[in-house]
Amino acid sequence: MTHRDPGRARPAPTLEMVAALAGVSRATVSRVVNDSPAVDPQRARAVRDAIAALNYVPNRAARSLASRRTQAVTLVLPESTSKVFTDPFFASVIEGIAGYLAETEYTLTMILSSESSPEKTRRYLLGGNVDGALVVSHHSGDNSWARVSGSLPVVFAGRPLVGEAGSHYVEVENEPGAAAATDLLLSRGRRNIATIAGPQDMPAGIDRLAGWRRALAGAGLDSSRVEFGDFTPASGAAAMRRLLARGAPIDGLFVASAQMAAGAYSILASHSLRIPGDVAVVGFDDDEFAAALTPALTTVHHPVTGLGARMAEKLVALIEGRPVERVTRLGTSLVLRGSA
Amino acid sequence: MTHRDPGRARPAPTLEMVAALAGVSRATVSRVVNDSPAVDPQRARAVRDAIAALNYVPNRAARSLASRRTQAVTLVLPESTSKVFTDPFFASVIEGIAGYLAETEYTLTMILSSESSPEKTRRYLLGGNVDGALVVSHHSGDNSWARVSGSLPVVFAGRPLVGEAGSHYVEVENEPGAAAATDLLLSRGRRNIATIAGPQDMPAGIDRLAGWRRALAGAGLDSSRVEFGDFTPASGAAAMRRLLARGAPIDGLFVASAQMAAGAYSILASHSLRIPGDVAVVGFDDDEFAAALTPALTTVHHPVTGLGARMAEKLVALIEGRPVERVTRLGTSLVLRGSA
DNA sequence: CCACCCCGTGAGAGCGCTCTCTGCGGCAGC
DNA sequence: GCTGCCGCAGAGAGCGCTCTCACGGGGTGG
Repeated sequence: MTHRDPGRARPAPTLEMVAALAGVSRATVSRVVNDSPAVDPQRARAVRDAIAALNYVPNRAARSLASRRTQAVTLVLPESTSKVFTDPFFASVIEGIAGYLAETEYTLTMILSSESSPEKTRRYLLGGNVDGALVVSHHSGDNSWARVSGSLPVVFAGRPLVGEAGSHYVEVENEPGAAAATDLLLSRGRRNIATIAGPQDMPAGIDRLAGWRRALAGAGLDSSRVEFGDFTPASGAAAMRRLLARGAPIDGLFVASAQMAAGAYSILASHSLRIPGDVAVVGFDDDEFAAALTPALTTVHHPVTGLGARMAEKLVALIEGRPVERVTRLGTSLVLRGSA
Repeated sequence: MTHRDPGRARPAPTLEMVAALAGVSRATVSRVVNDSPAVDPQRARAVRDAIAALNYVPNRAARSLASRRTQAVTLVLPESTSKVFTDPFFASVIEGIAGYLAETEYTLTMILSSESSPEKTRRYLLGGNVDGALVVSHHSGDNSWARVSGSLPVVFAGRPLVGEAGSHYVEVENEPGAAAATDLLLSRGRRNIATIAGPQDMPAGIDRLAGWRRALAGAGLDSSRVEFGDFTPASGAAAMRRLLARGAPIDGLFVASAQMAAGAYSILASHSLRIPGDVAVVGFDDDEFAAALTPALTTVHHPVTGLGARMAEKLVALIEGRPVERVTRLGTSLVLRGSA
């Protein structure tokens, strides 16, 4: 505001300056700022006035240095970056996380465990940069987490498949959701029900397939019509193609993701199969893809944003030493639209 | 590793400890860590060995406190959170940013300017929490940036519409891209070319419409077939419906986003109009939507991830006082697929 | 052969905050 | 009336790092 690089931030007011203005000691101002134990109400007011007058904002670095806490949590995103980001699922989870944290004093940082080597990620996490981590790494495989989660609060999105016994996580009830979807198909009178399942190295893939199987078993029906995809539209199309190539009749289809359903749609269309007339389709994920399809996809809705929010909530509780349930499960619901 | 909360990070090694082990002073270790001015090579080696032996990682907070820099930049995301996240555009931009920053010493934090009040955002930015900000706020309207960008390096995604004279930004060449798309339609012999344009309060909406207009004007054709959407599939469908309701013939269509094209597709289908037979369609954005449509969308590809990366690059340069061009423009290319 | 540099190094003063510990009143208890 | 507390405030010691400054020693020039 005066000298300094023109336009560069003026020297920020410090605790010291607030203390001087309010006529108290630094310690007292600190107490007020952290609204800790009783401070004389009158002095507290004076301090608050001074803070307002100076437009004081505590310096995060100094606070963190002194308190040995960072007030920051990080979101660790998986190896396969590009896929991650274009998946609406991740986007919504992030939204939920950011939304929850915005209400707290915590700051959200993001790291991609791909770009940085695994080791770099580990160093970042253990290097005192953050108070906790949120992991949205879908795939199992990497067990680098075992070493980290012992030393730092970590919350996973989805049930971790490997090791990680005792780890905290939030998951969607994939299996019941998939079963409900399949039951819907059954209630529509479909009996030749196929599924396009997700990758079998992640819970969402495994559990949704299991739900489909259970529903079919319950009805005493054949559950051999399975093809797998990786949740992308292209893989959904390929799986659909394989399903049709089998030659067995199909009048109902449960697809483990809306994106794969989009792929399946185009193949069904090219085979002149009508939805839902010839094949009734139910998907999973209630995202843009689901709504944009024609006919709009009847699908299993799950609270993705909520998942992110609950993860963040759990992590903060963990960091602050509050009691937390180790596992949180989020229910699903069926959204009826045109495809089944 | 010893006492302390079981499993909690052992007391991290400090500069001091490294110095002791290497038999040099703190200052020297600091020099090595920051690979600054000549340090005796032999000592440097000793220091590096000590660092490795102790698995030392500099404490970010302490460094930031002492150097008055935070080594962190923040990504400010717009008000309308949910829309932001499900838009593949944002996802890719973020990916680009995170990818670039992963190669640097900078950390990425995210704040949602919605959840937090504008004032809270401002305080965060000016409160010495970050060295710079990246703004991906699409819409114009909010001029809160004028106050911030004077005091903190800020880089915008896309040309800011309001005030902000002299602000730094990275943008895609929307206008030429749109013109090229329209030219393609012309080269296919189409003459009754309509467009579904984006919101006219953001550059992407404005410029893409302008490009379409210019191409049509160049060919001496009518450019009255315009309807607007907000880049979402639903709005694309609505716009398409309005376009058809006009009754004027349409044999070519330029859609300002792939998502809107998805919406338009479904309406064209329900009117039994074939793509590209009856109506040739060219979109903008080469995302999942574009590829998943049937027929796959011929579209204008633009380097979205690159946009993010360049923004981050520019911001870091700005922060470090290196010379930067104020504006970076990224070219587009046409991706020929089935729809035109 | 001496003055002068310059390079590499260490000492030490902070950066802004937290937190323990001490101190000082005033009130209850004996 | 004296001791013992308790409640609230201030002093002061760091947290781990950066950075300025001064210093020592070897090389160069006069």
